[in-house]
Amino acid sequence: MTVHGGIPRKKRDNASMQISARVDYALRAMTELAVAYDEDPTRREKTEVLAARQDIPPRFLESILGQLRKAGLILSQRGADGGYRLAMPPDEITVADIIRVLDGPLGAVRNDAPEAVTYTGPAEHLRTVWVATRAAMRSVLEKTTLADVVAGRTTDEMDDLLAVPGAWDRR
Amino acid sequence: MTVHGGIPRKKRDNASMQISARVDYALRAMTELAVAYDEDPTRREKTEVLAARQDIPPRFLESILGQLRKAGLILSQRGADGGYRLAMPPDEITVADIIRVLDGPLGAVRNDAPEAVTYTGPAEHLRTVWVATRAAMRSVLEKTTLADVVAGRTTDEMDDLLAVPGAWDRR
DNA sequence: ATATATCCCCAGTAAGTACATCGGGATTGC
DNA sequence: GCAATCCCGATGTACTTACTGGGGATATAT
Repeated sequence: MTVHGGIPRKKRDNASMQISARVDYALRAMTELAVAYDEDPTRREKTEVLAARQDIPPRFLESILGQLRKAGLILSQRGADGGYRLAMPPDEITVADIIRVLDGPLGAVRNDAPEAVTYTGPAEHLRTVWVATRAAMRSVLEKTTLADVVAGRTTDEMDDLLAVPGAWDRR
Repeated sequence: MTVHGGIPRKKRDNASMQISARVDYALRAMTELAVAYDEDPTRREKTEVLAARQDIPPRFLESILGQLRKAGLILSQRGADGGYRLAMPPDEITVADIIRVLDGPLGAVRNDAPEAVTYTGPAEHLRTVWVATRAAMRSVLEKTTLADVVAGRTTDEMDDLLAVPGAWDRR
């Protein structure tokens, strides 16, 4: 029997707005590429190096980088001294862009777009709630670029949200 | 061979902020109970009736209502002429309350609370992004009550979000 | 007391998803 | 040619989702 996983995976505690491992890994690798881009826009980083720096399973990261490349967010070079680099400056790539490449569109209700589901009777206005929730997420994720993340910059809107009492507490 | 599903389920198009069938069904049933409560706070509705009105698989709804009851959001009565009713007025139950009963806390990164994950190097500030995103969702879901949903009322904050160009478009 | 209606609990199941891993092929640089 | 690196599709395992099912507990009506 081949032992595949190694450490048994933690049991999932469901939640709406689930950030998957794929997205998390992608963002982390992209911040590394953003730093490299700032030093020299032509510099390339290898999968192996990115994986080591951010502690990501290398083969898994490889397939994630492939998706980002197909989506046009990064460029690749094969062969000795190959690697990846951003396809555009870090201030032109938003967190939402990256999420959408890996997990598809932000926000879904029973696997459909919120504005597409139809509700009947007193449930009718649920649709508005979902659309507003999606808009709220977008107001953060579409306004934050890779450049903002590496610099630790926040928008005024984010500052307001983070200043709400309990914003940093689990609930 | 027992045919279990009937209609084959649609293939999932991944997304962050996934509203599950459980949550969707729960909300729909709760809006029905909210209307009943407004007419007469002691009135009870049966699973079968709720299921029929909102087109929800009855046995599945039964287990959802069980969770809502254990969480204290609704009250039940067994026997002939039994059924469910809200445990409190509709303006004291928020959409977030209901989501949390069924899907756990809003927002998770790789199955952990956003504020709990630690990032290294240039990825450090990702945590702030996730916390702000969660706060943004809360600003809608914790402020919208069942009473608001059945009345079709929106907060000023929601109006602003919904007024953003493209808010109703898929992206 | 009995019949009937309803909730209650726990087990099971088919399909799909998440998170990887593997083997080998295609490019590039020396 | 040879080594390094990306590229691509297949495979694997554990887990989750969205249900279904059987039978027990409780309430009401007669």
